[in-house]
Amino acid sequence: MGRAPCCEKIGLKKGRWTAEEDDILTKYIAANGEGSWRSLPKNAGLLRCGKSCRLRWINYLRSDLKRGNISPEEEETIIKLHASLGNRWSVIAGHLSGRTDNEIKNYWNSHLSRKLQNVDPTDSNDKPFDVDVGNVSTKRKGGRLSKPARKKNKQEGDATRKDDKVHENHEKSAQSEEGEGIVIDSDPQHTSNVTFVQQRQQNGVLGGPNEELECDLPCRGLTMESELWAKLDEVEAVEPLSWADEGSGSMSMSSSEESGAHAVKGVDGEKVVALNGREEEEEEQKGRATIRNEDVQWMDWEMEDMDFRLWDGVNDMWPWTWDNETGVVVEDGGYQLEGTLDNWLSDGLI
DNA sequence: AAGCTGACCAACCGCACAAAC
DNA sequence: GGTTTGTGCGGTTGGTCAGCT
Repeated sequence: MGRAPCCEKIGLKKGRWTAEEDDILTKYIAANGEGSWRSLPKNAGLLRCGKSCRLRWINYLRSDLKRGNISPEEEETIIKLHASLGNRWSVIAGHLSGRTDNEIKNYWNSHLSRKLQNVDPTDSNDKPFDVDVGNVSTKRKGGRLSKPARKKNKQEGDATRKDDKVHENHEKSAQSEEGEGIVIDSDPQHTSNVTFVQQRQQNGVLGGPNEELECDLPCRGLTMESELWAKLDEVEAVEPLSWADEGSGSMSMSSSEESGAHAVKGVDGEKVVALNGREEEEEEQKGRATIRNEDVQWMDWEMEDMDFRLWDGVNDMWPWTWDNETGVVVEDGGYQLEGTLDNWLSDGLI
């Protein structure tokens, strides 16, 4: 059975909201509160769909919204959260005060995804944020450059620019948007996850929901998840794997209880690797990585569990910081733990 | 100056899910 | 248990703006 339309669409207005409509909606909600979106347009006297009213209120009219450019700090947070959570914009927005999912989604699609795409991790000479990398054969015919590209043009000295006022405004705009908060690190030693993703793509095994890890480009501070992916990669080197259910796009992993084996499973239950305790010890003696149960348990592709573990009880927006030398530094209220991911997991603090 | 083009972003659309009936 | 309703989410669209030729 199909869902009924959210409202009777005939005769309803679409497109941009006028100031008058905004005023009506704002006053109505101030008097009657949020909710009952389906009946709201009729009661308020708006020729709009209820969903449209809800969207307008949530994204633009709420008093607690923060307008203006995304700060460098916010941008860095978005990148980190997206690396862990994927396109779960509402969850990401929940950790950015005053920002909406729509705003973050738009910002990601128009700014960040392109920025990250244009960083070639294998080329340390590549300039981050350089637009049109890889399109050298296609001569640009027109159109507005992205803000980073305009900044770059400015830095290279555009003697032909005629309008100094516009030029100055663009410089200000670019500076305010980019600031110094986000550091794109072109150092190859910090690009293991990128390499890993590329390898997985080449091997045709990128089928899990963390294809979004592609965006986990060499920003300083790899996520825990990418670290775990790297561990998986090492295990694959020990025993080549193929994910159990590539086609579904919903491959998951779980630990096996049988015989104390440590296993990775696909959604259809097919075991793709299993190491019992002895094998694990042997592999570790050979200096090879293995996956332990606690590691596997922690890998929750649905991310719900991860959300709780990361955020529950932690008021700070991002509960840890990374140190490239020592590993992860965790700060969570009463304790501080320094050490590697292994320490963190085995100490059971997550 | 005009047309073309890409960037940006507000808004729409369809789907999923939970609650109510 | 099946259906309806309300709400939220993420993907996509299309209008507007501004730089380029």
